[in-house]
Amino acid sequence: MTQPDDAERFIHARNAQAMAVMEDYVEMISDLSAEMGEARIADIANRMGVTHPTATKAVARLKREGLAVSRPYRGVFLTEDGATLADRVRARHRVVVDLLKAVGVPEQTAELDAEGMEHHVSDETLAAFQAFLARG
Amino acid sequence: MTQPDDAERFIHARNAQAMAVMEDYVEMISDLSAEMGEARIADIANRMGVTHPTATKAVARLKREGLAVSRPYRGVFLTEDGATLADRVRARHRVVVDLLKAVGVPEQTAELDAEGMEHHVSDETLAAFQAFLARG
DNA sequence: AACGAAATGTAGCCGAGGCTTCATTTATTG
DNA sequence: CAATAAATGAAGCCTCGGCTACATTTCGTT
Repeated sequence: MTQPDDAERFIHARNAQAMAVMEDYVEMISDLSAEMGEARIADIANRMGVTHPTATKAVARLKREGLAVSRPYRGVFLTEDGATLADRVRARHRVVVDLLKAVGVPEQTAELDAEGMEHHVSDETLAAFQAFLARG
Repeated sequence: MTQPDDAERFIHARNAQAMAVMEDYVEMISDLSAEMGEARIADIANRMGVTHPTATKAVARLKREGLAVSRPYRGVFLTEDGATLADRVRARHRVVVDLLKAVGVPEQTAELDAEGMEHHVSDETLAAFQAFLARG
């Protein structure tokens, strides 16, 4: 009844993936709030590359998960939990991009690939990346 | 009407993600074929950590995409395209794991995290990883 | 050869995350 | 201040990838 080793890896990756979209939206809301004072649905949708109903649905999920709040026809704001998550995601993103560049990936490609990769970088891997970057 | 830079990144990541599941199944079918002579639905499901109807659905999609073939109640086999994809995926997976280990990620964690990350590693990033590994 | 177990197929449910279309509210501006 | 434009909401559709439950086929064993 024990899972094969492979299965554990795949289940782990699926769990990480389940968080990915929420992480991206939370970080985007954080960015927009910093830049413009608030995050509007239209701006979120535009920057995420989706239509506005898709952004609305994503925000609804964030609200359900306690990561954001909003009132009808108004901007979206992160809760404390949401803001904490955004900070972690942003920091991880930066480390992943820096690591890619450090091993020779061109900047633009590093930005592109990091977007998908980052969600699967565990704390342990993140620590290893930071250590690698620190020791030049 | 032009996409913001952010949007391009997210769209790119979503496209990569859309391939991820198929890549994983194709590689698994290739592995099982090598180990056992054929890939059975039950074995695929077991190793992927899903129930058998989920594996059946995934195989149906692979067949639609021209990556695999099968007849009712028989094993699954890759087409030439499927086998080619499996080889590329396997090679990329190995490079990603090796790179993670090279920058100090413990082996077991490298295996875990690579599973999700690999699907977002572009050819250019892969080449950079290989160059980095080559120059020790 | 028949029976029971194991494998596979099939149907249908669910949530996530895309989309389009249309209604409604808010904001701008003449 | 009224009309129009822009933003948001709401409804409903699609695919994917999980799942359970049940039907069917294959296979191994007696």
